[in-house]
Amino acid sequence: MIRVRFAPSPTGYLHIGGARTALFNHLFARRHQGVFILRIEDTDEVRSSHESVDAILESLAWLGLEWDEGPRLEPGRSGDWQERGNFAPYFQMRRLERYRQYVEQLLREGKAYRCYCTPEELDAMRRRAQLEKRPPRYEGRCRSLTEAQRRDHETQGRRASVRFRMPDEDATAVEDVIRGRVEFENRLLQDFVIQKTAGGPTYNFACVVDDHLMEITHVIRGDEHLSNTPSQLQVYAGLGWKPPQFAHLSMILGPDGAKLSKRHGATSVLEYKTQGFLPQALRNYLALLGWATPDSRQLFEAAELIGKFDLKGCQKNPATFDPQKLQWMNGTYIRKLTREELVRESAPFLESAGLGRVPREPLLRAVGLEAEKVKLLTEVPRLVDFFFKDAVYEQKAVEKVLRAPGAAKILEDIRALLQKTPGFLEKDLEAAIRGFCAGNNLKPAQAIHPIRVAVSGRTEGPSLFAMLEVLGREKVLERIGAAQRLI
RNA sequence: GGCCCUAUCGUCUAUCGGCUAGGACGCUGCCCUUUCAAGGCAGAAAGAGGGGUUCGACUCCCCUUAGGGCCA
Repeated sequence: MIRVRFAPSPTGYLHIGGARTALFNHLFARRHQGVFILRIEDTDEVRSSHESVDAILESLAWLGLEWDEGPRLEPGRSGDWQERGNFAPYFQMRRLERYRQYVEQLLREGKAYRCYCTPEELDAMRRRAQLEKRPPRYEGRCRSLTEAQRRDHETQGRRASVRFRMPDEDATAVEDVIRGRVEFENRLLQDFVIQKTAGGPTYNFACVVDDHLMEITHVIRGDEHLSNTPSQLQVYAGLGWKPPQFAHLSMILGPDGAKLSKRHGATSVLEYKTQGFLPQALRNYLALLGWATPDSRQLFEAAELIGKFDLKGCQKNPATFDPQKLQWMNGTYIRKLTREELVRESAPFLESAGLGRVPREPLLRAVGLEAEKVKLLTEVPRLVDFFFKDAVYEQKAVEKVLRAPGAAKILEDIRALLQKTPGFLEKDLEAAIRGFCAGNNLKPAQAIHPIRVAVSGRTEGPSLFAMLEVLGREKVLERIGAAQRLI
């Protein structure tokens, strides 16, 4: 049984890179009918926050990355996830006993030791090492303290951290599914802290304990953790545990080649939501950052993605995030929606644009007419607003189209014509207007352009005749009148 | 500074020693068309550099260069 986890630190929103890692884990689990676990690594009490936890959960929910397992909730402690019929995530801060237990084991077996060096002392050592051009690693001052020395430190009231005793010789090899075998010399690994003086575990330790206890089979995570892996492997060995398989995903970079960060624009998943992206589009795009099929296909339905996802298709080199391609992809997903779905997805944006209470049927039709143009849901209100609000006449449209020679006369005739057309359906209108043009020796465009500007205020828009039908006779006549007054 | 990773069009990528180097975004042109789109067709655009290995290297090895990561 395949078991994977996504293990974010709640020190900020869920960013694009984290979302991609979560997605790959989720896809891998679904592909192999495995289990996907969410583990919140909140042992850094200073930087962790509840707001971050909420943002991460909301982001995962939006992306449809639900997890399959979690701790039993204590009675009375209900979270949102419970109401959603989901599991709670695991929180490392609620598992401190377990880490302590294994620190004790390592201490007992002499595979770890207490270190009484103060931050100031460590700092001084580091500076000295740098001055002497030695690698700034822990020198092992407390590696072999005698019992007497220990007691001495204790009576002085010094608090100890616990360090893992690294072997000095040989090398540790990481067998990475994506990168192959990567070797690290043990003498360059340092005796890293596994338990802080305050008693909490460090990242590299808690991670190992949890991955083991949660029976994780594949650790799929960002490239930045590759260098931590040999230290973690030593902990597995020290505790007598079999390590999982590792797969390190390449990083996601900004357009300038540096690690993707805030200065490159939106990096928070939720920002993409508010910018009008569809979660399925973001998922599809993210899947293609660092992964591809042999035929380089671009668009995948959710189920297809699960069926095709494969760690072997993962890229070793970092990928640059391309907002333009994401937008294109969002457009293709928007065009796949029915107009009902598009209206539903755009509802929050329509609402904040003051179009929350317009009649449903005309809204559906207006949105349907504009759908092919939409790349972001945020554009929907702007594209349909003139159907429901008074037209705002663009200055250049007035000058170039309404005030064009002959336009005034055409509008006058058209207004008279539209007053008495028997029906006001697209096909009637098209027949009437084209007939008018033919009868007056006009090219259809000569009439169509001024009418478009007159009824919508702009030069761009959907098919004119469909647009007129949706607007209805009353509004059309009224607006042509308004436009005439501008000429 | 030490260690590690990476290197194909501007970007995402295909290629697992035979390549006229394929696809997608973006860009340009044409077609369709009442505008804007969408769609269709066409085009420009790539193997970082240097050594090897091989009948043959984008593909394998080494070095250099560049970018990135981790440790502080």
